[in-house]
Amino acid sequence: MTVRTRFAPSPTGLLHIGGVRTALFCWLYARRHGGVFILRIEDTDRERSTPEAVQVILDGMEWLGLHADEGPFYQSERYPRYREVIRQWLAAGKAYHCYCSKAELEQMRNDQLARKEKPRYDGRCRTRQEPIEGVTPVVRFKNPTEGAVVVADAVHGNVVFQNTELDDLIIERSDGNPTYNFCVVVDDYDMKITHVIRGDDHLNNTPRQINMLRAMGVEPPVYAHLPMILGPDGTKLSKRHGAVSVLYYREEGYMPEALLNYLARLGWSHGDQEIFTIEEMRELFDIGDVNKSASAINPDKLAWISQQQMMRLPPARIAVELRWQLKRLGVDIAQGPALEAVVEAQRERSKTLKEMAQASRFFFEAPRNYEEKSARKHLGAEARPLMQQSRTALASLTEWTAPAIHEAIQALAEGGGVGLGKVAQPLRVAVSGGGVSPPIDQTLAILGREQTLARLDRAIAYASR
RNA sequence: GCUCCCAUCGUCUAGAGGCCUAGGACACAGCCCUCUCAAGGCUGGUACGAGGGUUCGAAUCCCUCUGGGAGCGCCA
Repeated sequence: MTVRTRFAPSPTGLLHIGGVRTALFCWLYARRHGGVFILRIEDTDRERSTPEAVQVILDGMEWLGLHADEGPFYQSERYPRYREVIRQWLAAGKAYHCYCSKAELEQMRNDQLARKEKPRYDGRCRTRQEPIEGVTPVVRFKNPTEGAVVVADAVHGNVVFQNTELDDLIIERSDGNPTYNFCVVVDDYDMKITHVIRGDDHLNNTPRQINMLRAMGVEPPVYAHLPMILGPDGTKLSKRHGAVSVLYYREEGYMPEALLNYLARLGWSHGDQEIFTIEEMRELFDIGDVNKSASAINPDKLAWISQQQMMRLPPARIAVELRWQLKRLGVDIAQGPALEAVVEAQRERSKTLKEMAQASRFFFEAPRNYEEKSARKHLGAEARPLMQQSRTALASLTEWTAPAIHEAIQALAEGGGVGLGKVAQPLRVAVSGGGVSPPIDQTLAILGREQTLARLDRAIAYASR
């Protein structure tokens, strides 16, 4: 049987980290088993669902590379199908009209709470024969009143719920719209979902869904309820933490590969391995290796994984995102060096692409001014002679390559009886404006002779003030 | 309140009765390497929530407690 998983976000908020992790596991599981990954937009809440939120989901999934094999399907387009099922259930006595008023329901609830009971509908309309004049009823599902439902969960094992704990849930509102739990059941049934992988906040909904699935005449799929993801402080994810759009992570300079790698390691592990390529995850992921407890996001570790990923990914791949970042900074890269070369030079000293872009500006535009501390330390009058020697040596190099540049600088240092730093640091400040850059030979090689000499001249002038 | 879930370093985790005086990773500290910043290498500290069982033996199995979380909507 072909594995079929689905990611079913509701477009009422942002697609955040938690949603992405769920999507990732669904996608990974389908990929691992040669199955089908389906995207379904759960937009039955017409008040709160927005086209913008749908777009954020679509854009986010696209950026992450989590492509759906089927869909996106929209629940809002499936209303005729939901009505059909409700008609059938009504006719078959599996569902019934309920005429209870909100006040009546409220009263029932308060009474139960007062008796320290779990609030639930008592099924009083189950036996009603006549409609009530002037009241538009809702439709409720007739949940079994005895026995137990066993959720066979791939991460939690068997979880047992007594039917007496459940009640007859509303499946069609008085305005005629179907409700969430019901739509999920019809969709999972119609879409032949074999594995429902979702957050464990849905574990409590599962027995009702199983009961409805059985009313449709099928046995439930395999469930896998994933542990929650918490904020860095261990509390529920909120806007304060990472409950922002995934695209925020793009802005912050993370590669999709890094974010996915980090998220995969939240609740899942494969021995001691920390760094995974997408391909490795696809080969190694298994739902049985997912753990049960919630985990807190750790920004430091995300940053570390980001750097590790950048050190391994093909430069051309990284260049795509670096280009995007530089553009955001307003840097014109038309005249500068190849981005791949910049990536190779910067990758191991950047945690994010945002940092890399900042640190790489000087490759494309000459520094407007020198960082004060560095200038004071390395561009003083005493540095002038060596800078001038450097200029002469560099100008006369026959070939402009990192090894040749290195050799020239080394010779200068030895000739002057000083350390390499005495030669390199003034050069670094001259070309980059600050005291930090990739190795000086590599930096100058990438920058090119013309730019190097021009910037060096300016620095010599500065040191001569 | 009721039902359900969860519980190993600060954090992410390994661990499916003896291999555990509990391993790895992030972060932190020190050292090495070194033209800066990094990367890399080495070293160090810190954890099985508590109490009862079961067993020759428990981080691992059972029970209770404690702590955290979720659900209980004409929200999803």
